[in-house]
Amino acid sequence: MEPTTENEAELLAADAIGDVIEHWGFRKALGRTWTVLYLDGGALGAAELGERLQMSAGAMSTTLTELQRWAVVRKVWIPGERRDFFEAETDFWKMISRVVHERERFLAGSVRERLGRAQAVLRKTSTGAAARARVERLGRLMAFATMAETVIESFLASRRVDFGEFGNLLALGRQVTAAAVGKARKS
Amino acid sequence: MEPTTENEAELLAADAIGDVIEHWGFRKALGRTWTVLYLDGGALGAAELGERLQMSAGAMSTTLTELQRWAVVRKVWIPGERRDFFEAETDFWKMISRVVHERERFLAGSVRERLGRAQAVLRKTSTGAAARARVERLGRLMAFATMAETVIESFLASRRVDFGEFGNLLALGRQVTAAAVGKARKS
DNA sequence: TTGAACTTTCAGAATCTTTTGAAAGTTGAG
DNA sequence: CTCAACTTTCAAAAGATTCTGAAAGTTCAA
Repeated sequence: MEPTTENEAELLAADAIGDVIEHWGFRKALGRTWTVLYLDGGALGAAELGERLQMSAGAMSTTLTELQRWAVVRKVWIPGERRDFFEAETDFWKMISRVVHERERFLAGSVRERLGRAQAVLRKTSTGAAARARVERLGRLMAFATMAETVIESFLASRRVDFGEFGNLLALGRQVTAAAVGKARKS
Repeated sequence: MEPTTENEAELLAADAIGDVIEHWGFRKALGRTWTVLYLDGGALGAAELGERLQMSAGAMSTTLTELQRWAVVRKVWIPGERRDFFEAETDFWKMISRVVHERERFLAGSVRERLGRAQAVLRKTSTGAAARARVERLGRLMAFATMAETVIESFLASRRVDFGEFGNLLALGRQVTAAAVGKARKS
């Protein structure tokens, strides 16, 4: 069935983006809500969003809170209005870098520490060639994690990359390269 | 509580990688299983994996099937042995590119088509400045999707990038840039 | 301070995902 | 062919996650 009204078209787009967002590990509702706000261009209230997207007030509330935590939607003050209004962040780069940054923090923090702990134990308790090889493979895994972190870091550091301007990609390429080579020299 | 035995250390590492993998939208079991195989270095049978990871035979079977679908683990034939053995793919680049590729296919296929359909409807049914602005925002969203696809494609095209050799990152940077600029000229 | 308008919270319902355990299926040696 | 060894499949259980609807909380105008 083809969408025929303006609202159905909006939902079609919202659901498409919702699926992308879900594919990357978030709730579909986040993508749907952001899309409606983005396409509208202006600021909308929670009730109106809930009606357009067929979501309950409760779901709307948690969704909007989470979107704000990701700095992907912000609350705007409309003078004379009692209720809260929300509008979409339109800077794609800001949104992506926020998400990538969050995931990198996770990698950097907990994971490397745990791998390191595992390696330390293996080093102590193990004897023989097989055990040594195991320690060394774990080391390679950690080296890869470090490498990935470096790539992500430089990606984030190139904060001025604007996906709308192709020219700047050049800068990204250079920065990633420079950072990675620099780090390699140190170790 | 600190791990003290070799096996506890193995589980510590496996759980860490399991969490990373879960963070990127897969089942934890996939990451845990791959890690045990990777650290072991050799080929292991399903029963042994299940025992080390405390997983049932059924879970082991589906997990190994899925890991093979992602080409991240492969079955190996051991002459004289009745049961199947499995070993880990150790090429990180192969694994990552496979996953990125899969996600790109999703973006390229369904999503752009749906956004386009929504835009077509909006174009027809809408009149007035606000409606025109909405169509144009949807256009910007689609342009971004195309851009993202291009970046991912060039990333994938630079198949020789080896995360273990920093030097090759230079090639990645160049290729991404070249591909993006080329595509921009065409449109 | 009160009441209306709105938002947040949260227990329970609904839904989706993953695991288990056992039955059914497959394979190869003898 | 038959049995034993192994693997896959699948229904039901367990476990997570997300949503609803209503109660509680907040805020502001009067």
